[in-house]
Amino acid sequence: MGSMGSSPGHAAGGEAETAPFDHRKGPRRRGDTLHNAIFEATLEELAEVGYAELTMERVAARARASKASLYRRWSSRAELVADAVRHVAPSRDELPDTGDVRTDLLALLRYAASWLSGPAGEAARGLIAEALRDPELTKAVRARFIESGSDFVLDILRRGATRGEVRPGALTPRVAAVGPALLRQHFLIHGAPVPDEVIVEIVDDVLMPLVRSNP
Amino acid sequence: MGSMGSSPGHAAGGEAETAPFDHRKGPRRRGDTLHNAIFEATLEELAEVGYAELTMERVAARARASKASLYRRWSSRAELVADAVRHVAPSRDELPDTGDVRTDLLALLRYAASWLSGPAGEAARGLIAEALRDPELTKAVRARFIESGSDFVLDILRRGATRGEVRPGALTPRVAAVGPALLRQHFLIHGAPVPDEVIVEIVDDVLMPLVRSNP
DNA sequence: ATCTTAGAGTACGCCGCGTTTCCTCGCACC
DNA sequence: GGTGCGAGGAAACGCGGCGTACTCTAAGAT
Repeated sequence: MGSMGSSPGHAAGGEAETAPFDHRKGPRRRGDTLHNAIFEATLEELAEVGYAELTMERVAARARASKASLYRRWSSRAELVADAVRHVAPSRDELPDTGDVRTDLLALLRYAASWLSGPAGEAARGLIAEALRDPELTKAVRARFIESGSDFVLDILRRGATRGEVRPGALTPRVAAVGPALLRQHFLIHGAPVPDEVIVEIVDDVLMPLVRSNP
Repeated sequence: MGSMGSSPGHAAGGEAETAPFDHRKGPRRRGDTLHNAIFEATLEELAEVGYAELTMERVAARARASKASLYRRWSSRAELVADAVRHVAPSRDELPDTGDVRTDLLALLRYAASWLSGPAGEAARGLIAEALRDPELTKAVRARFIESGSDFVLDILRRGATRGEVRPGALTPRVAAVGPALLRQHFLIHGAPVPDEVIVEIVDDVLMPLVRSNP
């Protein structure tokens, strides 16, 4: 089977002091274990050097995996990052229903802002620039970064409408998208963290006047 | 002095169909002429292959300039693009004062949308991802892509306020930024062109309810 | 125990980067 | 009208990341 090739000189006996640990000999990870290790490395790279400097080589090296293992799972940097970010996706369970639209909106936007301040934010900035070239990636980015936000706003507004706080005409996807869009816009242009005053302004100067039912 | 090197074969008499034309011998452009030729090539590349695929090598080749000439003027792709886009900056003179806030807003957003559909839009998508790494670039991007829009909205709102159409509380930079932000957001996520229904929705479902004085 | 799969490590060719070298043109100055 | 010099054009360089291929081997399945 195949030519023997030159033997790679299996490091006879010598201790590999600089060698970062050879997983050919050591415990070799597979399946989900490896998957998660790569995700972790990806998120660390995102946080440390940002999306622009993140390379497949760096991620592979940090995860002590081979590039081939990465390409077996993801065909591009963008897909890897989009997938890795799912692991830090915000869970909507953490957001309470306080019975007050303004309080709910503030809590939601503050939560989203803190999420953007992590690796997910770095990912978002880079992915937005690349997503439109690939329909699959477009879908993934929209689902992970865009839609969840306005869905949740719509829930808040609906609850507010049943209490009479919110005018019925404001229960549209377009209106629900305003808050998250303004927050994202600020993050994209000014970076993280988003100052709390900005969030309060978005809620008090834009969202509340927009959705409040007339006195 | 120096080795003669192999003569590049100065295409004796024959037409240089594939030969890119040797500007060492031909008319050699300088200063502004060359500057503009590079800008033109940059904008064409933006329109054809987009920001992600735009490389210094491609621009240099298309402009029939040397990479050295490019790097003598701009230290990075981002700076070149940001500078080139200034040449297609929208002029606010084209926007009339119709005496009606809704009409003015529609005209402004439609104009901005058409601008985003050109090379400037491609540039915006890429630059936003890179701008924050460089303070100079950040300033340039904000000035060229962000601030001009809301400045103009504020003018429209001010005129509307003097007519009583617009409630005074809406005359804030934050409110003025909403329209352009929503438009940009849609463009970044869904690409060009922005359907006219989206613009109408932004104006009728968000901006007008937000700024209209109470009846 | 054997077979199969999947991962680690390495090397390869390609391309864009950003720089440098060498030559040549165009311009200003005399 | 010659001449010097600064700017431009082409080409080559080393570097690094890409994406792939190949070898060897550990881990799991049968």
